[in-house]
Amino acid sequence: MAKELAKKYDPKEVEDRIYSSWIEGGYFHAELDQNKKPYTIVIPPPNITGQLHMGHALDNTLQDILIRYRRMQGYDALWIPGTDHASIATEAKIVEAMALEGITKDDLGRDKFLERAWEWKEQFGGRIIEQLKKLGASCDWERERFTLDDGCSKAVREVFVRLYEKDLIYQGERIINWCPNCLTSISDAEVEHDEKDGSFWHLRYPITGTSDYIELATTRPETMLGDTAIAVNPKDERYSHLIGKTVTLPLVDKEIPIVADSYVEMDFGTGVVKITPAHDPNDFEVGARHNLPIIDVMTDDGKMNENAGEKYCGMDRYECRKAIVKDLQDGGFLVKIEPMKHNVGSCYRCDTIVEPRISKQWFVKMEPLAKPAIDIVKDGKIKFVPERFDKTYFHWMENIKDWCISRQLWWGHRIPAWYCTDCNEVIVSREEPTKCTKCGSQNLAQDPDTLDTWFSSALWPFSTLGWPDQTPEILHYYPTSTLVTGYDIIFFWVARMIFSACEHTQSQPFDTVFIHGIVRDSQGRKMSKSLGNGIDPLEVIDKYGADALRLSLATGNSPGNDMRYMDEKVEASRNFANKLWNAARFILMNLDGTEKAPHLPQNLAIEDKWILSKFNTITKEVTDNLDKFELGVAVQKIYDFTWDLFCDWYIEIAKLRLQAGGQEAQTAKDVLIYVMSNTLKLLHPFMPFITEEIWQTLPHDGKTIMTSDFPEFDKSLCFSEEEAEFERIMEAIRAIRNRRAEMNVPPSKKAQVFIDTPFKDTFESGSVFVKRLAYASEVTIGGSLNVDGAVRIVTNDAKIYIPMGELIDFEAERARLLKERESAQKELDFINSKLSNENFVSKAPQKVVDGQRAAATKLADKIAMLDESISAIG
RNA sequence: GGGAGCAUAGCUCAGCUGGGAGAGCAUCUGCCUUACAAGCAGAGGGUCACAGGUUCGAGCCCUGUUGUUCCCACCA
Repeated sequence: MAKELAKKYDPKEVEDRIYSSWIEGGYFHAELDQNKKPYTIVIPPPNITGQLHMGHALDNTLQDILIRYRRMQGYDALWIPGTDHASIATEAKIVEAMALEGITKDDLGRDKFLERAWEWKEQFGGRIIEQLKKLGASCDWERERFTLDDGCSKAVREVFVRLYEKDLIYQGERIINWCPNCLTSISDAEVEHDEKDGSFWHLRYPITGTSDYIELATTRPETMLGDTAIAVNPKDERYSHLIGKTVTLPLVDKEIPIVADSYVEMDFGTGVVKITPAHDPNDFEVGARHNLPIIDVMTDDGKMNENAGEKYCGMDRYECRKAIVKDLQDGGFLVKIEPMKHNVGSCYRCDTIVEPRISKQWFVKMEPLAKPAIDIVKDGKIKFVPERFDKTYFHWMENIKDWCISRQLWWGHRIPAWYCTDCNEVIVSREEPTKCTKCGSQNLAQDPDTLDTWFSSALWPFSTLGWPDQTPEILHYYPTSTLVTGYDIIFFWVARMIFSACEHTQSQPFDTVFIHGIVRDSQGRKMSKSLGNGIDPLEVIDKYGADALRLSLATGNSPGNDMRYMDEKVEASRNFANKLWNAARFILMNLDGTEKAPHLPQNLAIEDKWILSKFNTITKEVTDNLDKFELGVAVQKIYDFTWDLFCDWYIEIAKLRLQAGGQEAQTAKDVLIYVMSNTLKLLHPFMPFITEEIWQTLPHDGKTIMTSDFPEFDKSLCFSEEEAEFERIMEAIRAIRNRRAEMNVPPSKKAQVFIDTPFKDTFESGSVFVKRLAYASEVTIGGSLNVDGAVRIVTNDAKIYIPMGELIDFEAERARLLKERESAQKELDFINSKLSNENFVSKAPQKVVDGQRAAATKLADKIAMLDESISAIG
């Protein structure tokens, strides 16, 4: 006996053991090989604060499928793993932990804080990596990177300095998005806009020196404390007489001018806008045009500051809003409150409403960088899959604004800029300067800020390969091949990698961006912490196995589209794994342990040729699908082949020869082993664990399925004749089963079967199959049989008689045959109408026309046979 | 205000460059046929959102409509 397998597949028993064996074998490691074509993927680095969620599971399953596929195809396949330092998220986590101990960042100081952060990273930062391993990810762990490691930090400094030297990085006072909870600036991309119910407060400001008022409306009354003007449209005749006059700012009791600016829309609101240059990007610009003072009325944590006046100073911004509204009302300045929906921006990390705020920050000048990044996609050097996402990309790139990159955080890449405290010179340098380049002073202070996390992620495809050094890795593996990510981070990451690569490596960072959607819950809702509807992939793996989860994530969805997670789907995948397992058990049961590695025997029977030919066809199709990133379609084909063709037909039929023994059994075993192990190979990228486990127990060459050759289309395995012949038999079997099922005849009740057919040879050789699979006690083949008093079945190629004695209701039989005849006739008429259409015959492809002609002939034959049967039945 | 996706069986979704609709689950019927009941053999169920158009031929291409989801955008 050969090795035995347990009756049910138990992933828990298998997965960790297999994964360890892969690690021990070093199979994930890419040994740079100049003779092989490289295929490279860089992982979207998960945050060190992260826990594996379904999004990761999907993203990494797809990457693992691609990398395993290419590895088996003989590419020098490298999948670089790593993690992201996630400045805001990590810092928040540390601060939170410190708060429990009653200490703040400032208590600790920068160095001590960073020490603590690194400790945290060492302790917990690797957690998600371990979770990826549970999924089966075949990353080259020897090359694991971290966005804050020495190499990546070097790349970051290099890029910063280069951009600064090219004037593409500058420092400036601008309105930025400020998160009062994270206590840092964030970029435009990090602000999420939501339409919320708000109010439109109509206020009236007294016109100085008169008893008149001017009415305006605002959604944020508390900012009035920082108003330094009101503006009207220069063409607005209602107000033209007021331009140049002043109003008295209520509550503050300060005179501010009425200015004219075309930014103001005449038909919106009252056509009058209060101008708060410190708290609104538009107002800031209006302020700049009119030389208005800028008064920031808030603190870092979203409270009112001393500029807001004694009464409001220290109040939370929303508390202040209420107070202001009340005070305005009391003072007679509130005209009305109108309900209004408007867009509110909130921090994508903590959901706090961001405060637009004037601040001195570092920016990347985007326009010059965007141009080449647009061209490289337009030129087709980078392709989005699916293609439509290039529109998203172009739209963003073409309307891009400068990127605020400085963050008021400590955990991250510190900005390599130093200020001379004597002469205020700014020194940007790769190395820490010892003295001022202008005045020679040694009193230098480094900029306290760090860089946006995405600044380092933007360099990931090349910083992980050793850039800026010209390492062998970067020469061989770069540009990388496929980038796999969700559409939700095209702006954050993909776009920035593209322009960074164009600028710094004069190349695209990757050839293809393979975009997937979001995994939603079973009701189609986004999985989120607040809803508590998240599904933990590790729990799913624990219950159903990693292969089942992977198969579920890869099946039945198409690139770029969202999908729903459903237990039922994973169950179906688990069932498939079990099916595979049992097919293997069956084969092993029939082996004695002396069998050689998979090979094709000499005397192939018709059923062998049929299954080999089918296998060959799907090999080609699957390869094509994978090359086009149609992973779901590919795996569906393997699934169908395995279950429907191999298990339900071929194995059943192979039993005949296996039971007969001798040379025939040997041939059957050889083909079983051959098809099974090659099917496992096709399936391996999708279901790595079970395929490895089974492959190892079957006769095999080599140490692991992981590095075996991916099956290739083989012309010598096209047996179209045999395929067609075998399908005639299958049709007959199906027809008989069908009839029996309709008559509720149990399989145990065997019946004699007579087959009347012009394809005598085929059916003679196939009669054993009919006997076994169609529950026949005996099968008689003839060229012109006529059996009275039998159930009559007509296929395209045969008339079949089954004497069923008293079970037969001849009236019903007749009715059924007539019905069949009618539908066949209808079908034939339809085909004939096409064939008699001059345009169809002349314009449709020959192949299609021929196909229709063949179908017509078959139908005509079938109708003739039906007619005979009907008249015979009386 | 722009842009995109989706609308196919009761449910969840496939359907590649146009050649007469598929899967899983669910439902119904019959089977413990010694690999597998997480299984086997069958069955039912769809005007492919609607209206036009292109074509010999449209679920697929074009136009419009409706519903729905999402992204982008500084109308206070």
